[in-house]
Amino acid sequence: MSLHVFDVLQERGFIAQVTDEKDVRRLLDEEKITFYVGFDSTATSLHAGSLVPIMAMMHLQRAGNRPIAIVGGGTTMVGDPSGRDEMRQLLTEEAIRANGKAIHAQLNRYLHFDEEKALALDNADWLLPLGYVQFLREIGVHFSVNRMLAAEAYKQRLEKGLSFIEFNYQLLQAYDYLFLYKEYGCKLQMGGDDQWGNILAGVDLIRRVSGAKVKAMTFPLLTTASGAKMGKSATGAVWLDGERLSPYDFFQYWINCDDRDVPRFLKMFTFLPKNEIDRLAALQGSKIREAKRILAFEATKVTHGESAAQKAMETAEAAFGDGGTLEAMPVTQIPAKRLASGVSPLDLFTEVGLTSSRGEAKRLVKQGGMYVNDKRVESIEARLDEKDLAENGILLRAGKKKYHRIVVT
RNA sequence: GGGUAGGUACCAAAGUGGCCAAAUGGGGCGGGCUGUAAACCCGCUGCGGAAACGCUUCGGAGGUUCGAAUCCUCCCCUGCCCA
Repeated sequence: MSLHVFDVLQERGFIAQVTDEKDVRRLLDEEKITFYVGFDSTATSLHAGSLVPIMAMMHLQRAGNRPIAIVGGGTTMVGDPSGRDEMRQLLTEEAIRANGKAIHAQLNRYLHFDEEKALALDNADWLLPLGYVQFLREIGVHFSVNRMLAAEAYKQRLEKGLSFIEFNYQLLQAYDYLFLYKEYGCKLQMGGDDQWGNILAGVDLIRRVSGAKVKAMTFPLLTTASGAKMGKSATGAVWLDGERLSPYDFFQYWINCDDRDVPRFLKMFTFLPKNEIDRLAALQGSKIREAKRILAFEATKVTHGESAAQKAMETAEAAFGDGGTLEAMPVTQIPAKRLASGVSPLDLFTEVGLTSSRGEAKRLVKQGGMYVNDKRVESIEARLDEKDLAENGILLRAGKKKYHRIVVT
């Protein structure tokens, strides 16, 4: 007898707010529902923060429900002011479309879209053709400006400025929900807790237009124990796209997380059973590394697949343990003749992305953080040549944790 | 449309003719300690250069000046008050 999905979500910390817990629970008991989550089309890849809704969607789909993954081709045109203290930069329509496509492709790794077990839609399809006046008459009438202004989401923006385009965002998102309710019988919308206001606007709209009582649920907005926004790392965003962030680096992100985040992350970003998580969460001191290794492996497995996760783990162990394979480490090839004439490590580190400029590379050397084949580079005038070519190529390291391998062709 | 306060580096925020590549804080990076953790300590943090030094940057475009983030003109953007 398996646990109720709702309990699973709750127990794993996915639920911040729900319209009515009993109600939602009952709905999930009575039928296999269609629910939706919207994703912004602001980049070509989602990042670790989006894993929260994704994992929740996976749990629900596994329980037989049908997810709709909306990509915000229409809403991104407008820009959501919620939780931002200034206006987003507006992207071009083509860029937004392309981002949406990339995101859908990415979601395909997590959700089963075959046989319409999940739907991938772009709200540009129904939002863009809307006629302004008609929209105002049909949808706009149902919105009270007074109420919108009173909403928490706008408070901050009311002080710093809010343009009309952004003020409309909520109407569009509400309309999405209405549209999906009518077209697909969608009865639950989920999203980050900062979306609560927008989501409820949809719930209200549907009630006013059709009398139906649909549901809403939000996920907590994760911040790491050190206060940073989830999904950011040293080198930037923790992309889910292996091209933008290698599985190895993705793995490292989890391994390097704060101790205090481990139990929470295990619950949300892995499918490990509760009792296993409890065991790992109980570990103390340096034993926590064990929990982190499992967290990193499982999380990487979900996003990049088991074999990539395995490789990432082996690479990590090789890099931080003693010797071994270095396969999954990022690799760059350089022609042999370049090496023959001598290469400055400054250039190499920068080309490979370990440092962002020669200046930064120099700084790294001066501060003793640049290593080639595990030997500290002492001088910014050092050159590399064939003699530095080891069995596995040339191993570059910046600081303690960032590696890159050079192979010669 | 009128009045007024502003737009400075990743963010916040000083600077109001040379000593400014630009204080300070946050963030980030490196080193130390450690457990690839936290906390803490030290250092670094525009680009090029071994260095000297050069180059690009303070909303945008012009101008004044030996010299401008700082002064002037025009423009763009934002807040607040009034309409």
